[in-house]
Amino acid sequence: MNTRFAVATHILAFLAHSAGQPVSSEVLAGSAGTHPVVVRRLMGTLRNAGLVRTQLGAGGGALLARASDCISLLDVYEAMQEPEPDLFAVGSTKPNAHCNLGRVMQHTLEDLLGSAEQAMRQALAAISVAQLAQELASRLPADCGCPGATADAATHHSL
Amino acid sequence: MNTRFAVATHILAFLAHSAGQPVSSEVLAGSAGTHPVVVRRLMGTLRNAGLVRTQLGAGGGALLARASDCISLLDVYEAMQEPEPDLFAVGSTKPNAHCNLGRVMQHTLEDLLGSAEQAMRQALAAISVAQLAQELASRLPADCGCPGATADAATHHSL
DNA sequence: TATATTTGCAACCAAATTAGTTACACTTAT
DNA sequence: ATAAGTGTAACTAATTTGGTTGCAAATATA
Repeated sequence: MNTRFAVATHILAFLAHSAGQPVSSEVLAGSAGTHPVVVRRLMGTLRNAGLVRTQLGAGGGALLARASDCISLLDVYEAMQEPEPDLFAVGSTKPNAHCNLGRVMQHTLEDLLGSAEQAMRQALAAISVAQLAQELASRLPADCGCPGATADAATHHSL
Repeated sequence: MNTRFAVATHILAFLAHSAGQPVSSEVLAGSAGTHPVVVRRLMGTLRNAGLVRTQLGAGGGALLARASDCISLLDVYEAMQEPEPDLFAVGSTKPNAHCNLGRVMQHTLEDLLGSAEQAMRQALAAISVAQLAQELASRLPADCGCPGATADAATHHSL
Protein backbone atom coordinates (compact mmCIF):
# COMPACT_ATOMS: atom_id res chain seq x y z
CA MET A 1 0.00 0.00 0.00
CA ASN A 2 3.09 2.12 0.36
CA THR A 3 3.42 3.61 -3.08
CA ARG A 4 -0.33 4.00 -3.51
CA PHE A 5 -0.46 6.13 -0.39
CA ALA A 6 2.57 8.13 -1.44
CA VAL A 7 1.27 8.80 -4.94
CA ALA A 8 -2.17 9.67 -3.60
CA THR A 9 -0.81 12.24 -1.18
CA HIS A 10 1.43 13.56 -3.93
CA ILE A 11 -1.59 14.04 -6.14
CA LEU A 12 -3.64 15.70 -3.44
CA ALA A 13 -0.82 18.05 -2.51
CA PHE A 14 -0.51 18.98 -6.15
CA LEU A 15 -4.23 19.64 -6.45
CA ALA A 16 -4.15 21.72 -3.29
CA HIS A 17 -1.38 23.77 -4.82
CA SER A 18 -3.10 24.48 -8.11
CA ALA A 19 -6.37 25.36 -6.45
CA GLY A 20 -9.40 25.51 -8.72
CA GLN A 21 -7.63 24.59 -11.93
CA PRO A 22 -8.29 21.05 -13.13
CA VAL A 23 -5.07 19.08 -13.49
CA SER A 24 -4.73 16.33 -16.09
CA SER A 25 -3.60 12.85 -15.27
CA GLU A 26 -0.67 13.35 -17.60
CA VAL A 27 0.66 16.30 -15.62
CA LEU A 28 0.10 14.49 -12.35
CA ALA A 29 1.80 11.37 -13.64
CA GLY A 30 4.77 13.42 -14.77
CA SER A 31 5.10 14.92 -11.33
CA ALA A 32 4.61 11.70 -9.42
CA GLY A 33 6.87 9.73 -11.72
CA THR A 34 4.32 7.21 -12.87
CA HIS A 35 1.95 6.47 -15.73
CA PRO A 36 -1.19 8.55 -16.46
CA VAL A 37 -3.37 5.45 -16.33
CA VAL A 38 -2.01 4.62 -12.91
CA VAL A 39 -2.97 8.11 -11.82
CA ARG A 40 -6.44 7.75 -13.27
CA ARG A 41 -6.89 4.41 -11.54
CA LEU A 42 -5.87 5.93 -8.23
CA MET A 43 -8.01 8.94 -8.97
CA GLY A 44 -11.01 6.67 -9.27
CA THR A 45 -10.37 5.46 -5.76
CA LEU A 46 -9.99 8.99 -4.45
CA ARG A 47 -13.14 10.01 -6.28
CA ASN A 48 -15.10 7.13 -4.77
CA ALA A 49 -13.82 8.24 -1.39
CA GLY A 50 -15.17 11.73 -2.06
CA LEU A 51 -11.76 13.39 -1.90
CA VAL A 52 -11.56 14.62 -5.49
CA ARG A 53 -13.86 15.25 -8.41
CA THR A 54 -12.97 15.01 -12.06
CA GLN A 55 -14.06 16.84 -15.20
CA LEU A 56 -14.34 15.01 -18.47
CA GLY A 57 -13.45 16.34 -21.88
CA ALA A 58 -10.87 18.77 -23.12
CA GLY A 59 -9.45 21.00 -20.39
CA GLY A 60 -10.70 18.48 -17.86
CA GLY A 61 -8.83 16.91 -15.01
CA ALA A 62 -9.00 16.50 -11.28
CA LEU A 63 -9.86 18.95 -8.51
CA LEU A 64 -10.10 18.63 -4.77
CA ALA A 65 -13.63 17.85 -3.72
CA ARG A 66 -13.31 20.06 -0.64
CA ALA A 67 -10.91 22.50 0.93
CA SER A 68 -7.42 21.11 1.41
CA ASP A 69 -7.53 21.75 5.14
CA CYS A 70 -10.62 19.56 5.33
CA ILE A 71 -8.81 16.53 3.92
CA SER A 72 -6.70 14.63 6.41
CA LEU A 73 -4.10 11.99 5.72
CA LEU A 74 -6.44 9.63 7.53
CA ASP A 75 -8.94 10.23 4.74
CA VAL A 76 -6.26 9.25 2.24
CA TYR A 77 -5.23 6.26 4.32
CA GLU A 78 -8.79 5.02 4.52
CA ALA A 79 -9.37 5.59 0.86
CA MET A 80 -6.42 3.34 0.06
CA GLN A 81 -7.83 0.60 2.27
CA GLU A 82 -10.77 -0.39 0.10
CA PRO A 83 -10.09 -4.09 -0.20
CA GLU A 84 -8.72 -4.80 3.29
CA PRO A 85 -10.12 -2.47 5.92
CA ASP A 86 -7.64 -3.10 8.72
CA LEU A 87 -3.94 -2.69 9.08
CA PHE A 88 -3.94 -5.61 11.45
CA ALA A 89 -6.70 -7.60 9.85
CA VAL A 90 -6.11 -10.98 11.37
CA GLY A 91 -9.02 -12.49 9.54
CA SER A 92 -6.78 -14.26 7.12
CA THR A 93 -5.68 -16.77 9.72
CA LYS A 94 -7.61 -19.92 9.22
CA PRO A 95 -9.92 -21.01 11.96
CA ASN A 96 -8.53 -24.36 12.97
CA ALA A 97 -9.38 -27.10 15.41
CA HIS A 98 -8.30 -27.05 19.06
CA CYS A 99 -11.50 -25.63 20.48
CA ASN A 100 -11.62 -22.76 17.99
CA LEU A 101 -8.45 -21.32 19.39
CA GLY A 102 -7.84 -19.67 16.07
CA ARG A 103 -11.00 -17.66 16.44
CA VAL A 104 -10.26 -16.66 20.01
CA MET A 105 -6.73 -15.68 19.05
CA GLN A 106 -8.11 -13.64 16.20
CA HIS A 107 -10.55 -11.74 18.35
CA THR A 108 -8.02 -11.19 21.09
CA LEU A 109 -5.45 -9.84 18.67
CA GLU A 110 -8.00 -7.58 17.06
CA ASP A 111 -8.96 -6.17 20.44
CA LEU A 112 -5.43 -5.66 21.65
CA LEU A 113 -4.18 -4.28 18.37
CA GLY A 114 -7.14 -1.99 17.95
CA SER A 115 -5.55 0.50 20.32
CA ALA A 116 -2.42 0.59 18.19
CA GLU A 117 -4.32 1.28 15.03
CA GLN A 118 -6.44 3.87 16.80
CA ALA A 119 -3.30 5.72 17.86
CA MET A 120 -1.99 5.76 14.33
CA ARG A 121 -5.30 6.92 12.91
CA GLN A 122 -5.47 9.81 15.35
CA ALA A 123 -2.00 10.88 14.34
CA LEU A 124 -2.91 10.68 10.66
CA ALA A 125 -6.13 12.57 11.26
CA ALA A 126 -4.11 15.43 12.72
CA ILE A 127 -2.34 16.09 9.41
CA SER A 128 -4.20 17.88 6.62
CA VAL A 129 -3.39 18.04 2.96
CA ALA A 130 -3.15 21.79 3.39
CA GLN A 131 -0.39 21.32 5.95
CA LEU A 132 1.41 18.96 3.65
CA ALA A 133 1.18 21.36 0.73
CA GLN A 134 2.35 24.23 2.86
CA GLU A 135 5.28 22.29 4.27
CA LEU A 136 6.14 21.22 0.77
CA ALA A 137 6.05 24.75 -0.59
CA SER A 138 8.27 25.99 2.19
CA ARG A 139 10.83 23.30 1.51
CA LEU A 140 10.96 23.52 -2.23
CA PRO A 141 12.89 26.77 -2.76
CA ALA A 142 15.73 25.89 -0.43
CA ASP A 143 16.05 22.37 -1.68
CA CYS A 144 16.14 23.21 -5.35
CA GLY A 145 18.85 24.62 -7.50
CA CYS A 146 16.56 26.06 -10.13
CA PRO A 147 17.23 29.63 -11.14
CA GLY A 148 14.50 32.01 -10.02
CA ALA A 149 13.33 29.65 -7.32
CA THR A 150 13.30 32.07 -4.45
CA ALA A 151 10.33 34.03 -3.24
CA ASP A 152 7.75 33.00 -5.80
CA ALA A 153 8.79 29.41 -5.52
CA ALA A 154 5.26 28.30 -4.83
CA THR A 155 4.06 29.60 -8.15
CA HIS A 156 7.21 28.87 -10.08
CA HIS A 157 7.44 25.24 -9.24
CA SER A 158 5.09 22.91 -10.95
CA LEU A 159 4.65 20.43 -8.16
CA MET B 1 2.78 -8.60 6.62
CA ASN B 2 -0.56 -9.31 8.21
CA THR B 3 -0.45 -13.06 8.55
CA ARG B 4 3.23 -13.10 9.45
CA PHE B 5 2.53 -10.83 12.40
CA ALA B 6 -0.51 -12.84 13.41
CA VAL B 7 1.30 -16.18 13.24
CA ALA B 8 4.30 -14.76 15.06
CA THR B 9 2.20 -13.50 17.96
CA HIS B 10 0.32 -16.79 17.96
CA ILE B 11 3.61 -18.63 18.31
CA LEU B 12 4.91 -16.37 21.04
CA ALA B 13 1.69 -16.61 23.01
CA PHE B 14 1.90 -20.38 22.74
CA LEU B 15 5.48 -20.40 23.93
CA ALA B 16 4.57 -18.11 26.81
CA HIS B 17 1.90 -20.56 27.80
CA SER B 18 4.05 -23.66 27.79
CA ALA B 19 6.86 -21.97 29.66
CA GLY B 20 10.17 -23.79 29.68
CA GLN B 21 9.10 -26.73 27.55
CA PRO B 22 10.45 -26.63 23.99
CA VAL B 23 7.62 -26.72 21.46
CA SER B 24 8.13 -28.32 18.06
CA SER B 25 7.33 -26.56 14.83
CA GLU B 26 4.81 -29.28 14.06
CA VAL B 27 2.78 -28.55 17.18
CA LEU B 28 2.97 -24.82 16.56
CA ALA B 29 1.96 -25.25 12.95
CA GLY B 30 -0.99 -27.34 13.99
CA SER B 31 -2.12 -24.65 16.36
CA ALA B 32 -1.56 -21.75 14.01
CA GLY B 33 -3.08 -23.58 11.07
CA THR B 34 -0.07 -23.50 8.81
CA HIS B 35 2.86 -25.63 7.69
CA PRO B 36 5.75 -26.58 9.99
CA VAL B 37 8.26 -25.18 7.53
CA VAL B 38 6.45 -21.87 7.54
CA VAL B 39 6.73 -21.87 11.31
CA ARG B 40 10.43 -22.65 11.15
CA ARG B 41 10.98 -19.87 8.63
CA LEU B 42 9.19 -17.43 10.88
CA MET B 43 11.04 -18.83 13.84
CA GLY B 44 14.31 -18.00 12.16
CA THR B 45 13.22 -14.39 11.95
CA LEU B 46 12.16 -14.36 15.58
CA ARG B 47 15.43 -16.01 16.55
CA ASN B 48 17.45 -13.41 14.67
CA ALA B 49 15.46 -10.77 16.48
CA GLY B 50 16.43 -12.36 19.78
CA LEU B 51 12.86 -13.17 20.80
CA VAL B 52 13.13 -16.96 20.83
CA ARG B 53 15.81 -19.61 20.98
CA THR B 54 15.62 -23.07 19.51
CA GLN B 55 16.98 -26.46 20.48
CA LEU B 56 18.07 -28.91 17.83
CA GLY B 57 17.59 -32.64 17.86
CA ALA B 58 14.98 -34.94 19.29
CA GLY B 59 12.82 -33.30 21.95
CA GLY B 60 13.95 -29.95 20.64
CA GLY B 61 11.85 -26.99 19.67
CA ALA B 62 11.41 -23.33 20.41
CA LEU B 63 11.45 -21.40 23.69
CA LEU B 64 11.06 -17.76 24.55
CA ALA B 65 14.43 -16.07 24.77
CA ARG B 66 13.27 -13.91 27.66
CA ALA B 67 10.32 -13.52 30.00
CA SER B 68 7.03 -13.07 28.21
CA ASP B 69 6.39 -9.75 29.93
CA CYS B 70 9.66 -8.48 28.50
CA ILE B 71 8.54 -9.07 24.91
CA SER B 72 6.29 -6.38 23.50
CA LEU B 73 4.23 -6.51 20.35
CA LEU B 74 6.50 -3.77 19.09
CA ASP B 75 9.35 -6.26 19.28
CA VAL B 76 7.32 -8.62 17.12
CA TYR B 77 6.34 -5.85 14.76
CA GLU B 78 9.93 -4.80 14.31
CA ALA B 79 11.09 -8.37 13.86
CA MET B 80 8.65 -8.76 10.97
CA GLN B 81 10.00 -5.62 9.32
CA GLU B 82 13.37 -6.96 8.26
CA PRO B 83 13.21 -6.19 4.58
CA GLU B 84 11.33 -2.88 4.68
CA PRO B 85 11.94 -0.97 7.88
CA ASP B 86 9.11 1.56 7.67
CA LEU B 87 5.37 1.26 7.47
CA PHE B 88 5.33 4.43 5.44
CA ALA B 89 8.58 3.91 3.61
CA VAL B 90 8.16 6.32 0.76
CA GLY B 91 11.55 5.46 -0.63
CA SER B 92 10.05 3.50 -3.47
CA THR B 93 8.82 6.62 -5.22
CA LYS B 94 11.18 7.41 -7.99
CA PRO B 95 13.05 10.63 -7.80
CA ASN B 96 11.93 12.44 -10.89
CA ALA B 97 12.69 15.71 -12.57
CA HIS B 98 10.99 19.00 -11.65
CA CYS B 99 13.68 20.26 -9.30
CA ASN B 100 13.84 16.97 -7.36
CA LEU B 101 10.32 17.46 -6.18
CA GLY B 102 10.10 13.73 -5.72
CA ARG B 103 12.85 13.85 -3.17
CA VAL B 104 11.37 16.78 -1.29
CA MET B 105 7.98 15.11 -1.29
CA GLN B 106 9.56 11.96 0.02
CA HIS B 107 11.31 13.70 2.87
CA THR B 108 8.30 15.78 3.74
CA LEU B 109 6.04 12.75 3.84
CA GLU B 110 8.53 10.84 5.94
CA ASP B 111 8.69 13.67 8.43
CA LEU B 112 4.95 14.20 8.64
CA LEU B 113 4.14 10.51 8.75
CA GLY B 114 6.83 9.79 11.29
CA SER B 115 4.56 11.02 14.05
CA ALA B 116 1.85 8.59 12.96
CA GLU B 117 4.18 5.64 13.04
CA GLN B 118 5.61 6.78 16.35
CA ALA B 119 2.12 6.79 17.85
CA MET B 120 1.45 3.28 16.62
CA ARG B 121 4.78 2.02 17.89
CA GLN B 122 4.15 3.39 21.35
CA ALA B 123 0.79 1.68 21.44
CA LEU B 124 2.36 -1.61 20.34
CA ALA B 125 5.15 -1.23 22.87
CA ALA B 126 2.54 -1.05 25.63
CA ILE B 127 1.32 -4.59 24.95
CA SER B 128 3.38 -7.56 26.13
CA VAL B 129 3.22 -11.16 25.05
CA ALA B 130 2.43 -11.97 28.68
CA GLN B 131 -0.67 -9.77 28.52
CA LEU B 132 -1.70 -11.41 25.28
CA ALA B 133 -1.27 -14.89 26.69
CA GLN B 134 -3.17 -13.96 29.83
CA GLU B 135 -6.02 -12.39 27.91
CA LEU B 136 -6.09 -15.45 25.70
CA ALA B 137 -6.22 -17.85 28.64
CA SER B 138 -9.06 -15.93 30.24
CA ARG B 139 -11.07 -16.04 27.05
CA LEU B 140 -10.56 -19.65 26.14
CA PRO B 141 -12.74 -21.48 28.67
CA ALA B 142 -15.84 -19.39 28.04
CA ASP B 143 -15.44 -19.47 24.29
CA CYS B 144 -15.01 -23.18 23.98
CA GLY B 145 -17.47 -25.97 24.21
CA CYS B 146 -14.97 -28.61 25.14
CA PRO B 147 -15.92 -30.83 28.05
CA GLY B 148 -13.74 -30.24 31.07
CA ALA B 149 -12.74 -26.79 29.94
CA THR B 150 -13.48 -24.89 33.09
CA ALA B 151 -11.01 -24.06 35.82
CA ASP B 152 -7.94 -25.80 34.49
CA ALA B 153 -8.54 -24.52 31.01
CA ALA B 154 -5.09 -23.02 30.79
CA THR B 155 -3.49 -26.42 31.21
CA HIS B 156 -6.13 -28.36 29.38
CA HIS B 157 -6.07 -26.39 26.19
CA SER B 158 -3.16 -26.94 23.91
CA LEU B 159 -2.92 -23.45 22.52
C1' DT C 1 26.23 -47.06 18.69
C1' DA C 2 21.95 -46.96 16.09
C1' DT C 3 17.67 -44.84 15.57
C1' DA C 4 14.11 -41.62 15.82
C1' DT C 5 13.09 -36.87 16.28
C1' DT C 6 13.64 -32.28 15.11
C1' DT C 7 15.73 -28.01 13.39
C1' DG C 8 17.87 -25.31 9.42
C1' DC C 9 17.85 -24.38 4.90
C1' DA C 10 17.50 -24.41 -0.05
C1' DA C 11 14.56 -24.88 -3.95
C1' DC C 12 10.41 -24.75 -6.25
C1' DC C 13 5.36 -23.85 -7.18
C1' DA C 14 1.02 -21.35 -7.03
C1' DA C 15 -1.65 -17.49 -5.79
C1' DA C 16 -2.18 -12.70 -5.04
C1' DT C 17 -0.89 -8.03 -5.56
C1' DT C 18 0.59 -4.27 -8.16
C1' DA C 19 2.79 -1.07 -11.49
C1' DG C 20 3.14 -0.31 -16.16
C1' DT C 21 1.29 -0.30 -20.68
C1' DT C 22 -1.91 -0.38 -24.72
C1' DA C 23 -6.31 0.27 -26.63
C1' DC C 24 -10.64 2.24 -27.10
C1' DA C 25 -15.15 4.34 -26.06
C1' DC C 26 -17.15 8.45 -24.28
C1' DT C 27 -17.29 13.40 -23.03
C1' DT C 28 -16.42 18.22 -23.70
C1' DA C 29 -14.10 22.77 -24.85
C1' DT C 30 -12.78 25.35 -28.80
C1' DA D 1 -15.35 18.73 -36.44
C1' DT D 2 -11.35 18.27 -33.91
C1' DA D 3 -8.45 17.93 -30.16
C1' DA D 4 -7.92 16.92 -25.38
C1' DG D 5 -9.12 14.12 -21.50
C1' DT D 6 -11.32 10.77 -18.60
C1' DG D 7 -12.96 5.89 -17.59
C1' DT D 8 -12.11 1.32 -18.08
C1' DA D 9 -10.79 -3.14 -19.59
C1' DA D 10 -7.11 -6.22 -20.62
C1' DC D 11 -2.62 -7.83 -20.68
C1' DT D 12 2.27 -8.27 -19.02
C1' DA D 13 5.98 -8.45 -15.74
C1' DA D 14 7.79 -8.19 -11.24
C1' DT D 15 7.33 -8.94 -6.41
C1' DT D 16 5.67 -11.07 -2.43
C1' DT D 17 4.16 -14.80 0.15
C1' DG D 18 2.44 -19.23 1.76
C1' DG D 19 2.79 -24.03 0.98
C1' DT D 20 5.48 -28.03 -0.09
C1' DT D 21 9.31 -31.35 -0.71
C1' DG D 22 13.83 -32.85 0.21
C1' DC D 23 17.91 -33.29 2.72
C1' DA D 24 21.87 -32.41 5.89
C1' DA D 25 23.01 -31.70 10.68
C1' DA D 26 22.14 -32.16 15.52
C1' DT D 27 20.60 -34.59 19.57
C1' DA D 28 17.95 -37.46 22.94
C1' DT D 29 17.14 -42.13 23.84
C1' DA D 30 17.13 -47.05 23.65
